[in-house]
Amino acid sequence: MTTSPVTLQQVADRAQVSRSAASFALSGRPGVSESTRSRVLAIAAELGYSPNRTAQNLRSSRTGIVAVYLPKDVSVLSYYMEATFGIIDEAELSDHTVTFVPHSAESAARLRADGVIILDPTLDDPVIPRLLELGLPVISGEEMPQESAQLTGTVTSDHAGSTEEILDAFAAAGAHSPAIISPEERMSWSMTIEDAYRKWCGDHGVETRIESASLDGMSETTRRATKRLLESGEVDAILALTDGSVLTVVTSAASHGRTLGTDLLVAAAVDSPVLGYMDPPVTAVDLRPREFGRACMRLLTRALDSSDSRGDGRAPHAEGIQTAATSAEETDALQQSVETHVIHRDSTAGPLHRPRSTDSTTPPATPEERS
Amino acid sequence: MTTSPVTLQQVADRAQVSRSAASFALSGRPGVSESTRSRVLAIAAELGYSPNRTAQNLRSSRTGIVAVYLPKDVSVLSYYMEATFGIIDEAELSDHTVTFVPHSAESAARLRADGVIILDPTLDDPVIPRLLELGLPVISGEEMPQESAQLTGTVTSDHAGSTEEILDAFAAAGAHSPAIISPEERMSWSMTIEDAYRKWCGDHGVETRIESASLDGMSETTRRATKRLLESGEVDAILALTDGSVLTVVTSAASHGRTLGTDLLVAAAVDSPVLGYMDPPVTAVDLRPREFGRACMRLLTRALDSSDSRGDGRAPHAEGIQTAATSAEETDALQQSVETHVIHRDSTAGPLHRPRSTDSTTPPATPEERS
DNA sequence: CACCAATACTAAATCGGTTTAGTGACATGC
DNA sequence: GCATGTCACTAAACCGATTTAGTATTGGTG
Repeated sequence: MTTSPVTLQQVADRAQVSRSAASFALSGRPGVSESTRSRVLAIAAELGYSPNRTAQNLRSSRTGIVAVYLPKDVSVLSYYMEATFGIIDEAELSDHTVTFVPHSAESAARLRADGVIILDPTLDDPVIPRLLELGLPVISGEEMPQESAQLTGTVTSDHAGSTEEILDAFAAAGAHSPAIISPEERMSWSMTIEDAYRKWCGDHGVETRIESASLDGMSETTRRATKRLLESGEVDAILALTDGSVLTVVTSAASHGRTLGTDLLVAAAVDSPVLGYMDPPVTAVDLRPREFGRACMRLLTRALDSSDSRGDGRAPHAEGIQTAATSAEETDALQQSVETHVIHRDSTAGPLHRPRSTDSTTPPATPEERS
Repeated sequence: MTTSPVTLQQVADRAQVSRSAASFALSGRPGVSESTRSRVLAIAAELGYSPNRTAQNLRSSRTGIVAVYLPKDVSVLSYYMEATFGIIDEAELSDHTVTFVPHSAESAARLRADGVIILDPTLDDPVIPRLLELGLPVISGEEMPQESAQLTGTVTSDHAGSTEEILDAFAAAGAHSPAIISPEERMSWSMTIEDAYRKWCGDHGVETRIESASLDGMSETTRRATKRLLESGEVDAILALTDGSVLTVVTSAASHGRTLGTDLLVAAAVDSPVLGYMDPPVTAVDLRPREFGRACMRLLTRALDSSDSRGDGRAPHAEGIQTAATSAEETDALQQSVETHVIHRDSTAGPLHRPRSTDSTTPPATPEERS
C-alpha cells in the first residue's frame, strides 16, 4: 500500500552517478559539474526525493527535536498554546519537531533534544536546573528569575511599559486606587509588573495593594483574593495578571454589587480570547504570544547554527581568545524583545462612578441607569 | 564541557565482547550466556549507557514521533491541552516524542511520524484527508464524522449518557425548557449531543431549541446566540457545548436580568478549570481528558507494535485470507471508550424560579425567596 | 615531455545501533 | 569415527544519509 520513500541511492542510480555525487549536487556543494547538478536535481524532483531526517540526524548527532517547557499547572492560559504554535511555525522552517517536556525531573534528565525553550521560568521549579544541566542551548521566554550561566538567550516583553499604560488608563478613567492580583509563583514577568506597579504608585502618591493568586486557573486562593479586593471600598480598579484571576474578578463583581467599567475598572496583563467577549469586554495586554514563540525559536535556531559551524560539542577544543570574543558577541545578539500593546476595551472605559464604601448590598445597576 | 554519551561499543569493549553480543545481552534476546549478560548489564548501568534513539530509529525505519492534530481555532479549550499531556504521559512509556501537526495541508503531507492522533476530527477539515493518506496508523479521538477506511482506531466518550444526565438534572431542578448551544463545526461529539438532546426532548414532549456558536473561543456568533437564548422568556436552562459559549452565557446572564442557579440553569458539556470557580460554579461533564489522551496513545502503541511484528510496511506481501481475518480482529480491538461523569455544581442546583416571560427587567431573586 | 594542479567524480568511512550469517568448540547419535 | 546439532559468540551487512580520502582525466607550464 504505502510506497516506500525514495532514497538518495535511487536518485543517484537514476542519474548514473555515485551516491556522494548526488549528495553534493543536492546540497549545493562544489565538486560536481553544473550539468550533473541540474540532472540530479531534476531527477530528485521527479522522484519526489526527500532526505531521510533520521539518517541526517544520526550523522550529525542531532535529534531534530526542540523541547518546550511550560510552567506547571497551567491549563487555561491560552498564551502558552499560542506561543507554542509560534515556536512550531518557526521550527518548521528549520525542519525541527517541537515537543513538550513533562513536568518531572527524571524525564527532563533523559530528554533527547537539540535545544530547549523554557516559557515563563518559575523560581524554585525543580525541573529547570535539570534542563540547564543537559548542556543544550536553552532559550528563556521571559527572564530567568535565577541567574544561570548556561543560558543561551532570552526573549522578553515590555511588561513595565504596558503596566504603566494600563495604570495611566485607570487614572484617566477616574480610578484613584488601583490594585493588582499577581500569581504566587515567582516569575520574572509578574515581578516586573509588580515593580512597575509599585513605582507607579510611588510616583502618584497612591498606596499599593497587591493580592496574590495561584497560577493554576482558579483556586480558592484566587477567590479569596478577589473577594478581599471587591469588598474593600477603597479599590476602584484591578489589574489581574492571570487568565484565572481576571475571570474570577469579572464573574464575581456583580454579586458584590460592582459593575465593570462603571464603578470598577478591570484589566488583564495577559490577553486571552475570552476577554474580548466578556460583558463588558475586558481591557488587556496583547503580548503577541505567537510572535513571541517565533522569536524564541529564531534565537534557538541561531544558537544551533552557530554551535555546529564552530566546535560541534564533540570537539570543543576552543581557540583561546577568538572564542571569548565570539561568544560575547553572541550573548549580546541572543537577547530580544517582542513588541506588545494594550487593547483598550470597555472594562476600563470609565468615567468611573465610585462605589459607596463598604456597602456591598447595592443591587447591580440596570442598563437604564445612566448619569 | 558536555561529556559525549556512552555508546554500545564502549560497553562492549569494557565487557570484552563484541558489539552484537552486548546488543543481545541488553535486549534480552537469546544467544548469550547468563554470565555474559549480567556482566554487560552491570557495565551498561555503571557507564550510564542509554541507546541512541536516532540510530535505533534509522535501523527500524521509524521516527519515534507521534503527531497530534487538534481542531483549528481552539486556543481556549483546556481539554485539548490536558488530552495532549495524557498522550505524552503514555508516549513516554514507549519512548515516543509527541508533537503537533500545524494546520496546513502541506505540512501535513510532509509530516514525519510513526502515527497520528486526531482529536475531535471536524467534518470538511482539509488537513484530515492528507493525514489519512500518509499510510500511518491513525487514531481518532471521538468518532470520525466522515467514513474512512484507513482509520486504525477510535476512542470515544459517552456523550449521549452525560447529556441525558444533565437534561434530567435540569428537569429535576425545575426547568422545563432546556436549550443547547452547539459549535458550528461538525464534530462527532457535538452531533452526538445534539441527537441525544433531540431524543430527550422528544421523549419528554419538549420543543428543541438549538443555537450554534463558533468554536474559536468566543465570537460575535456566540454572543448573538447567547443573546437570543437569554432574551427568550421560554428558555430556562442552557447546556453549552464549548468553553467559549458557556463563559459567554455566564458572563452575560446578569445583564439580561438572569441569575444562575435561580432563574436560569447552566451546564457545560466539557469541563474546564474555570467553571468550578465561576460565581456560581457551573455544572459540567468531566470528560477526563488526560485519561482520554492516554487511551488514544495506548491504542496507537498497540497498532505500532502489531505493525512491526507482521509486515513492516516495506514488505507488505499480504497473505491473502489471513490478513483479512487479522485486520478485522484488530479493528474490533482498537475501539475504546473512556468513562466520564457529570460534576454537579450550583448552576444547576435549583429549585428553579422561572422568570416572568418577556420581562427582562425583573430584578434577580434574592437568596431568601424559596418556593 | 614531464610535472603539478584543478576538476569531476567514486570508494569508503562514519554516525550507533540491530540483525543475519558465520565460526569454532563441544556434545550427542548412530 | 563421522555426521549432526547446539551454544556462545564474532564478523559483517544494514538503515540512509554526509564527508573524507582517493583516483582518473584534463589543462597548463617550464
